[in-house]
Amino acid sequence: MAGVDTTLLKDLDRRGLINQATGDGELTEHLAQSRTLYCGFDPTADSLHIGSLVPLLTLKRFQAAGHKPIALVGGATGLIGDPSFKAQERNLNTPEVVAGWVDKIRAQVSRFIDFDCGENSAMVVNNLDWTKDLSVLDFLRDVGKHFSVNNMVNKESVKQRIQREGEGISFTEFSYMLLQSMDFSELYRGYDCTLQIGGSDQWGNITGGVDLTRRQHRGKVFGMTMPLVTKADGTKFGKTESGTIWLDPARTSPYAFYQFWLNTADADAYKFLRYFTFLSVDEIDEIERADAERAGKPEAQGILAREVTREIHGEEGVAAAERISRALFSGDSTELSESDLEQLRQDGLPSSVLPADFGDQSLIHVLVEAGMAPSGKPVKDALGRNAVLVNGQAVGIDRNSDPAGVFSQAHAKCGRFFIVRLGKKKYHLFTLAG
RNA sequence: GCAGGGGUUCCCGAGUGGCCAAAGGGAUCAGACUGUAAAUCUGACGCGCAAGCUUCGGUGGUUCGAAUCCACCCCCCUGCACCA
Repeated sequence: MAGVDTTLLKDLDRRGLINQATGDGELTEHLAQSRTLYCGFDPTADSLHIGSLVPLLTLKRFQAAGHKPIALVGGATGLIGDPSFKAQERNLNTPEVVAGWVDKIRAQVSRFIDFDCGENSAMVVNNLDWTKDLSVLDFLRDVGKHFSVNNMVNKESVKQRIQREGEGISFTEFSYMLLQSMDFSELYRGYDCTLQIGGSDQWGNITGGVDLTRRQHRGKVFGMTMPLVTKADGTKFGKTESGTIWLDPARTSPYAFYQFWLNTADADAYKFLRYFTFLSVDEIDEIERADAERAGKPEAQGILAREVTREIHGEEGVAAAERISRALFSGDSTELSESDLEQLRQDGLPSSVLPADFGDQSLIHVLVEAGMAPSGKPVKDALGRNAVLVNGQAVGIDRNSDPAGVFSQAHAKCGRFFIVRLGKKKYHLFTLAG
């Protein structure tokens, strides 16, 4: 890796990825040579979700530009819980649980950055390593002494917890900032790490670390935040009716992941291309221009879905997702061959095996059991509106008490498959037992 | 500790004895329209195919009948006091 790409910050800026940075513009100069930077990821579940994608990809952008990235997994901070902009105190997870999550997150994070590229190879660290044996008294004397409570109370990130009615903040969560600040200081000391990046909600924690590093080591370090991802319609990014979009394929299949991005609103598509893909800003501008000229269905979402899915699930994931999408949405799902159907199942289309005997189960019950809806109400509504299709045939509410008839072998595709569509986009593949 | 204000269905927020499964808004789901968009319109939105069943911080009580009244308890907020 020869040299450093000095246009990095400019590119990040063009992508809209810079929210705030410390140092009055000195950061550009600082990054003129290869530096070490870090970003933290707290284990709050056994997988990251797409909320962590911007920081993760930004870390990767820095590495591509010649800097050395450290991914910090918060084995310690995950035990405490970050209060930043959280409306309420959270429950603590047990050390065993968090330790298990740390392993998962470490593996996940590791796939994004390159550990074998010479000088600027990546590293993964765990902040539990330098906190687990630290004594309370040492902590209070060496770290706590550098923080002003007056200052901390005024942080925007905890203000609502301190001022707002109905919710308070425990000392535990209030101390979170000290732990994270200590991370930065430690990484500066141990690895000459001079930049921390994170989401905009991390600004307070990051500046805390910048200050602590200066006070403990007289070190000059920098912080930079990326914007919170927002959607043009104001709803929360990263959620769908079926919940959070996870990076773990076991939680969110590549197909569902791909569909999530494909359903991006026009108003967000180009912004997301800049945030989440490695296409150059010029290329993205060109896509936007072409879409505007053409009128009709834009190409942006398709490109976005393909690029991001490839980033997370690889070429195979994209291929699987596109196979399913094509089969279900463009064309004739009635023409699928037996091996096509088998492929859909392997590609991750939600599927289940029908019971040999339905007993007195209703059709609604069967679909709910399969996870197509959280309760019977929406299914009933859909049945009443001809919005349930079994192998392309609309099924009405009158068939509700006759699942055996609906799913009879005579009507099955290739003798055993049923593609059930509920609404416009929810598909499920049923197979007959045996 | 004292005084005052609160805890309602995913969220916000009405509701102060029956007309309440509980207004309104948001989110969400389905239909029409479309581009597997957006906007708009329509319907649904505690659970149940249904009959019906279970809810309004908790527990008891008053009443033919309670989210609404009473008692006690739990939790949150505000002020004062105590402590310092």
